[in-house]
Amino acid sequence: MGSSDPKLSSEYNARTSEDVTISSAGVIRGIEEVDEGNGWIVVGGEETDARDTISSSYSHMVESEFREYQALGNQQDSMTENVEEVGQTCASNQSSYFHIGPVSEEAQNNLEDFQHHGMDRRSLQLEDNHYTVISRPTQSPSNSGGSKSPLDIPCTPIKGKETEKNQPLYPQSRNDTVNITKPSGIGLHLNSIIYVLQAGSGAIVHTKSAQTFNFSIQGMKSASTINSHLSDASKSSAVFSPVENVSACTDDSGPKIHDSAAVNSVTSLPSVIAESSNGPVANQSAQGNKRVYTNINTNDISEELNSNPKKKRQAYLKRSSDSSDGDGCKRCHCRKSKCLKLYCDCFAAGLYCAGSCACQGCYNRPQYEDKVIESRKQIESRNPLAFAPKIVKHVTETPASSPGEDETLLTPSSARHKRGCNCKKSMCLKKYCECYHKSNVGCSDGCRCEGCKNVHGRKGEYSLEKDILSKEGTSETTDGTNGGSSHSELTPQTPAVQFKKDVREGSLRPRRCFQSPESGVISVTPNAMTSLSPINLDDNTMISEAALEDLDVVSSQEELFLSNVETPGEFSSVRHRTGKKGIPRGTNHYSPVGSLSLLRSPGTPMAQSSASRQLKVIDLDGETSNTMQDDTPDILKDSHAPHNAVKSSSPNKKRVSPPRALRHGPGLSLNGLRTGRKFILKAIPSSAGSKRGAPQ
DNA sequence: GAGTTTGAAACT
DNA sequence: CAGTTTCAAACTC
Repeated sequence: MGSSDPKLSSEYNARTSEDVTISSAGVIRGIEEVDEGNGWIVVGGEETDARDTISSSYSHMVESEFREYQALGNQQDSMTENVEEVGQTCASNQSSYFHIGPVSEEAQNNLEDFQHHGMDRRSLQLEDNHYTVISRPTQSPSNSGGSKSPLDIPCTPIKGKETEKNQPLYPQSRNDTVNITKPSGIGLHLNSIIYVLQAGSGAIVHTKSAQTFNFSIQGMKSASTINSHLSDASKSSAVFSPVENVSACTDDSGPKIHDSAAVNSVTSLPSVIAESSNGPVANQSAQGNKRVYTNINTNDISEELNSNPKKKRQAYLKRSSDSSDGDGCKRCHCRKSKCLKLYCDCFAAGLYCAGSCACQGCYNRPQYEDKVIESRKQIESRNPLAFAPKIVKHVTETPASSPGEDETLLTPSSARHKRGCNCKKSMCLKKYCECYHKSNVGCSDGCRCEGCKNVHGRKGEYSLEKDILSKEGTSETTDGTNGGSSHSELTPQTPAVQFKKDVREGSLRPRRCFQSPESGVISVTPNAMTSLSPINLDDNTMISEAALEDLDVVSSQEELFLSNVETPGEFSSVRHRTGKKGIPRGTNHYSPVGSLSLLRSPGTPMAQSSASRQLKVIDLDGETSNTMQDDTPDILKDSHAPHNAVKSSSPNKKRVSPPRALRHGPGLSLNGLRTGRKFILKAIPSSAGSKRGAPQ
């Protein structure tokens, strides 16, 4: 079974309409996992258990389940677990949570019949294998349950607004194809795909609505290259590369980049729905859409737990052994915060809560989008970087090493928590520690921990390391080419877990790599964008200035990424600033992707309180272009230097993207950056030193 | 299983 | 901005 047998994996069919939407503009929607090994694609991302239940039997089982599901009625709550899962799959969303399995012979026949009834047929190509995704117009609620198609799943639409919003973002044309590099072995989580897309092609993943994942592949001119690179580099990467229509999503009739809410909101939506659902089951029940999970969070359960401490405890114990799902998604158990505070891991990670969460009274749901936005807005008003990646990571690798790269090449010792921990009693040895266990990084000078024994690196050691790196990097910085470059990477906390997991499981390489303008391979996680800042595109000076104002110095690649991502009218790359700190105001830091906000931040309190340092903007042509103040914390500066393009293992050197290309604004091609001069922001410690202040 | 500890986040 | 409270997770018994 699975694509290990090409015959078996030759063709897949989707179980329902709207399983996967692949527009001519290269938009893929709904794919959660692609499992070459088992030969299935999970659309929308049911969790592992459901996958286990469903994936192996493919169409036959799907069909039988469907029949049974139909027989039972999709509004019943007492279905068998398998059926429930299928029901969840259906009820949760019209557009996601569908599984695609290899077509059985019987199903294939039915499929052919079904196609004669007006179904679209789309193609997903997993390299040499060909997968067929069946798609047809969105079902209406009235007919969703009565279809006679074996592939038809009774999907109850989400009510009202949600229903409307779940409509496909993109026109669905026929015969659109998308190449999906075959992942190896274990399925690839959506998050991983998202990252690849985002990093590799400037793709934006955003939530159109409650349960819709949209892959908007932009800047596709580079996508094929990226894909190729990734594919070659690692067979475990999943990269979408449209065979045709590689144009960016600029077609008026085509993809709309943003969720309207995201566009209209200062605060972005969660970037990923950890697991879609229709929200509190109480609502779903009323609609006959109740999703049943073994550990589902419901209002009912919440109330019960609230009133019954024992059950509450049991829930906790249950979660203790199940604190994250198989995909690395957080499973929160919030009781009072309604999952709208940073206490909530899901919320903090820019995720909607999942059905696997055990939260109570959860509002971190797509249908409570407004609340989510409002809450995020509020939190960001306190701390603009609240949703920024917490981990700043140095990754040592060479472009050539990419193919065989695995997680071991990551250097946790050089990754640091952006704000640091504040452990007093745990000595950074327990999971309380933000650095040690929650982020698996060492402590740094930014930490205020006491008695640090972080095995990944103790507080105080990092600065020494930086010094060493700085010296080593000095001679390397100006040549712009090197084989031993390291890359900076911003890693969001939660997604990072997933990412590592993917890597560990061979489904994804440790980072998203794509062609560097300077011939290197760069590594940028999509969430790097979170703390990346739109660059003033007007002149070099402003770029440098902007970079200096950022907590995270933007690499050229990152800027390229931004430039690819950004589309005029979507979110401005130009800030309006008020105040000395350059605090973003107005509507400039929009993001369609939750935490992937292009928010320019004035910096964390740590940054703000840090001692000023002078930076020299060094033109690699040999000139020192500018000198200015920098109040960026060392740790942040260090880790964001793109070490490949301009080899700079020195923590004090910052690459500023070639302004020439940037001057051309959004949509510039890769080529636009190739000839750009390289600028280095060289940190010159002030006489007062660079001791940071407390981040909080 | 219940209670305690911990530290981040939120609040004042 | 510092101190306090709240919160959820981690931990212990």
